[in-house]
Amino acid sequence: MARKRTGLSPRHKKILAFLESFLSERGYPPSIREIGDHTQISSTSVVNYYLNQLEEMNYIERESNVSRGINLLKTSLSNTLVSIPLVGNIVAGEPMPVPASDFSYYDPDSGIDVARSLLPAGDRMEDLYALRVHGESMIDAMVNDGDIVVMKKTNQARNGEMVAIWLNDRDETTLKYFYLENGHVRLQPANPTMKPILIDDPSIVEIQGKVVLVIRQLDQ
Amino acid sequence: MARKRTGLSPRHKKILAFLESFLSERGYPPSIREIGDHTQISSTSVVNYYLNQLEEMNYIERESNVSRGINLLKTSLSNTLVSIPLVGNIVAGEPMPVPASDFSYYDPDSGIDVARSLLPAGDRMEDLYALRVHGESMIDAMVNDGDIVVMKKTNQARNGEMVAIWLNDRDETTLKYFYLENGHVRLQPANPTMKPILIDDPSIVEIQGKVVLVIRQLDQ
DNA sequence: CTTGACACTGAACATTTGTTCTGTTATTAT
DNA sequence: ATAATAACAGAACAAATGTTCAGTGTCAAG
Repeated sequence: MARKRTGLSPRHKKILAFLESFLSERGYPPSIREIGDHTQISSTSVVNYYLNQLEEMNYIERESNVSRGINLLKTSLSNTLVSIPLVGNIVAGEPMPVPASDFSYYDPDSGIDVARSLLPAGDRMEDLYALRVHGESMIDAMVNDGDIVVMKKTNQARNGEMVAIWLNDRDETTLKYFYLENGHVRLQPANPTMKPILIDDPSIVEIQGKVVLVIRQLDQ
Repeated sequence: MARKRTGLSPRHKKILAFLESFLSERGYPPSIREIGDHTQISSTSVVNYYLNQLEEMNYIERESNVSRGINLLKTSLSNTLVSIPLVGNIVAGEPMPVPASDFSYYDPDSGIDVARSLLPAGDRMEDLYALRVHGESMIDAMVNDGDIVVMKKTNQARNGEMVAIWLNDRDETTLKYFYLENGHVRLQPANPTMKPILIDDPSIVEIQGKVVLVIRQLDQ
């Protein structure tokens, strides 16, 4: 046996390196012949041979009968950025903005870029939006003026999730950990030194969304 | 003239949206016929017609006579991702770890990915490292258990910057806003309801680094 | 030595795919 | 209304490209 069981042969590495550089430069994958030209492999069938091995080893995915149908897995999956629309401010004294179900596709003038690895896996990105915290009224949620909260659109929450809530009786938006306990709602501040809010009637809490990520930039 | 000078027509947007989703799902660009199928354009020449316009408007680049030779430009700009080494925990009761000056390569698995747009512009990425906050002793800095703080390596601070400090007399690491005022150091908690620490002798504060970013992931 | 796996060659072939061309329909300006 | 330009249809064509296959060479194990 000439092929090592452990790791990649020099040709495998050369092909992967070329795939990555070509892709980042041109934005589309190379053809089999282009791969061969740049890795000193003279026959298309040999390139095909190595590509099949790389697919078997899960470095790439291929679509048969599709030209340049190569999907580089290792780098492309981990290096994904998501642009989340920053749709407004969240203030204690007023209802927070929630984007419509179909917010227009191409207006990410004011979007914040977040690595997908920071977000919960398997979430639909279309349901995510970001708000900038305005004022110091959410310090009991350990959220400061200027922080950015990334929200996931939802009307219901499971116990233990941090949610944005509109409290009808106080005319107030707040960020709290949500617990529904035998008919009563307990809203727990993130700051462990502060006491929870207990609400007997669950109907006066309107869940606006679920907090997915908090980002605080210390600029200057 | 039928074509609007301002902005993109619905078909332009539809094509761009399809390009982006196809590319992120499959890892390679769609063919002209695939674009047509998914945008209700029946003729390849019409798709070609729109692609040429999008290239003229600098939304894409095309390589002639190359199948799937489309490079989506707008998204590649936001493609700057930085991996910051997560070197340990920060606990109030013990000194925090500071990576050595020499470029010791870290395990890329234990790094966190951050969009460069979230970081201060022009910073040397080599000076950045991340710590996970352990325990609830930093809630006066609005930082919670489990939060990730991205630090910049430095031994000195300017007024108003949030820094990690080792207090000799208390044997304690703390995160505070730093102010040097005529020979005295004032350490201001991020939480505006809490009082500052005043220190007459600046020599007992050891600045470990400057806080650049705080990230809180609300998993589950 | 023989065998079998792996690595590789070269070419033919079928399909995919971009390009081009002629013509038609819609929209706008004069 | 008329002309001009943009938007679209359909088909034919040529090039790019993936696939397949019959061989050749190499190397290590039996």
